[in-house]
Amino acid sequence: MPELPEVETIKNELSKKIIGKKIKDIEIFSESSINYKKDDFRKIAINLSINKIERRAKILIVELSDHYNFLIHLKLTGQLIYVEKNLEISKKHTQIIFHFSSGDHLLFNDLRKFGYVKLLKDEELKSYFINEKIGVEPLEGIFTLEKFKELLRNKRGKIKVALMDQKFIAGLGNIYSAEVCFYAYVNPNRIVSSLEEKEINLLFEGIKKILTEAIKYKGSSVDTYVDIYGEKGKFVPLLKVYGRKGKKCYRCGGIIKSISLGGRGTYFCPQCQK
DNA sequence: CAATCGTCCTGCGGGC
DNA sequence: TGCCCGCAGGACGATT
Repeated sequence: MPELPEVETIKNELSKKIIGKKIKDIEIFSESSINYKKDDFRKIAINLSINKIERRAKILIVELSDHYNFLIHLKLTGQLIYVEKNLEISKKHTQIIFHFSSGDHLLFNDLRKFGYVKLLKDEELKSYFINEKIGVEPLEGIFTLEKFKELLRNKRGKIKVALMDQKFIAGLGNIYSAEVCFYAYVNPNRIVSSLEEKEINLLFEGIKKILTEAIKYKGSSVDTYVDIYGEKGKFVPLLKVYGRKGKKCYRCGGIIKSISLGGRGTYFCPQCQK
């Protein structure tokens, strides 16, 4: 499941490959993955070219010519796969194929079909982000310790649920929010208002460090995540709690436990996360 | 008002 | 071995 580090990786790699290229044709196999009727989507997007690629939360924004944009969410099993010209296209759960004039291709694969590629005009994109009220970008300068404290003061409920809330902080999902709690020695069940100053400091530090490190390793390949070359991310071996149910805690030797929290599988060490 | 549930979808693992 | 059942999960809307 692509979270901030995975989407950031895709953004970086894709920027090197498709900026300046023109969309020559689009094949659409799943109409539920787009926000128009198949033919209308094609009619609008064909002949547009790629100007720039940005990321906001876990969303990829591909800025096109003519004041259009693709807004892409990979959700759980979405993949963007870049195929160099003259190479064979191997389709696996492929919902959309973008063919560029250069002869290269971009595949949008999605096993569970929760993801989407929406075609939005500039003003629709703008109002989309106003309406969705997406939270602060954790790796940007605006996200300071003071800002984090202020956000926490106004937040109720459990810390891990809060970290996963996209309207609170953008981009943390199930994997990294569990890792951040572990980093800070904080039990994911803890109520936000009960957190002590030093725990808040560690949570803040953990968010910055873990996300930065995960980007360096091109993300975590849990589920079906791969980068645009089909390569797996290399961060999974560096995960401290996620997916380690029943195994020994690297830090204290306790047994990692898995519980359901906010409807999500949540991993933590009951011995050192208090 | 926080917490939980249903929805979308499909592969996979457990049970028998 | 093979079939069936149910679970997982991001985000959103509805309900408790």
